[in-house]
Amino acid sequence: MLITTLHGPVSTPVFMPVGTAAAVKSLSRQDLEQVGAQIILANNYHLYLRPGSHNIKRLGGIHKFMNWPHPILTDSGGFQIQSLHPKITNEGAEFKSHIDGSTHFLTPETATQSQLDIGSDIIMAFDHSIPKNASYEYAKEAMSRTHLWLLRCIKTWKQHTSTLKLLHSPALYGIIQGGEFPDLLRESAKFVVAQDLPGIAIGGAVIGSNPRQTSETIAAVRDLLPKNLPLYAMGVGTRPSDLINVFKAGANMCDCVAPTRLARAGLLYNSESKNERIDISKSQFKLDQNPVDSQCDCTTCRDYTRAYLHHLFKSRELTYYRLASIHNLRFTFKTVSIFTQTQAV
RNA sequence: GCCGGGAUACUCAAGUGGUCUACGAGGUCAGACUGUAAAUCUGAUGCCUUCGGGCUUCCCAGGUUCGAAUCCUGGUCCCGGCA
Repeated sequence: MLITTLHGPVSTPVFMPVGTAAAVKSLSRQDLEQVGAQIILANNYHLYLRPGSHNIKRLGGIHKFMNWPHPILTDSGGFQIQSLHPKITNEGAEFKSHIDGSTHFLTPETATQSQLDIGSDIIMAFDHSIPKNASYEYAKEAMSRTHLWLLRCIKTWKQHTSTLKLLHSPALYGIIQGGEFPDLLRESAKFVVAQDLPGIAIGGAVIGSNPRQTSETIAAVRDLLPKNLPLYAMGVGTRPSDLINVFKAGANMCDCVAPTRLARAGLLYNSESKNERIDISKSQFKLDQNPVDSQCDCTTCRDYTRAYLHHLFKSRELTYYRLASIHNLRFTFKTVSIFTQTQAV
């Protein structure tokens, strides 16, 4: 599948590196292009607080701001606000900034407008993400609220797009929320599909937590979703194999902080290890002259040894974070492309 | 040789009569990581344990005391100053 965006096409299945604050931590644009990133994710909540969506707009939009001329998807911030003990009503979510403690109120309208200001290619609906072990009642309420909010997101989005040519408008994706309950998931899927949006996402804690539950959740709704629309599984990809599973289950897009975050914590993807990774902090690598992964074609594996990366990690040298992130992302993209090739055959 | 200061766990270092297996930091080991409040966070770090607890530590040897890392005596080593 090819997804067209204002900043070029995205071929699926696609993994999107997370660049929350308009930066994929430690990596430059060139690094990202080299490892094979087509599209990156940025976060509305973080950018709304700092530097402020209106300021990004004034500076010419996020692509110009961060010098990334390729597609960008922004998350609405619904997921982030969940961790800030928000007061959620049907009107919106009140929460305190993690930066200065100031009180903010985000609504479907303002969250959508903020993403439009940022200049994202794909904007996500403002949703009420259902946490782990949520009761049926909680899940149902959050689902209904997510639906209500979706209609308001669409209204704001359409007001914006009507003033422009449709071709120059960002896409809006609706989000399915149903927790672990198949009937809610299906109800939510039907509702979101009925809105006739350019893309559909599935979110909540049931997605991404463990591969089996993720696959089962997607399987519960896949038959209801149009085959010609992208399905984005939010937050999937802790391990490279998770990507394969989620794509096999029928998703076309996913994102996860794991490749970059785990890299910074010392965990580097490796095709021959259990858990699909090695912990470079272990002293067993102190004198190991092998590359991180013998099959990997990334610049880190081509040019540096495990011993050196072990040393950099232990010394907290800034170079480590970049080299490690390059490896994990390249490994991730390589995993996706190998999967894509086997599917084509 | 004299005067003064010091010796605490893997390292640095706090503690100057009981609440001390001994603050804190680093190191080491283990664990966590989902639409990034994350170059972060958690736990362990004298020995043994039936997880109740038991035993042994603060340079060494004595001593005072109900009780000592802490006070006293002697010793060993290190640092500064003067010879």
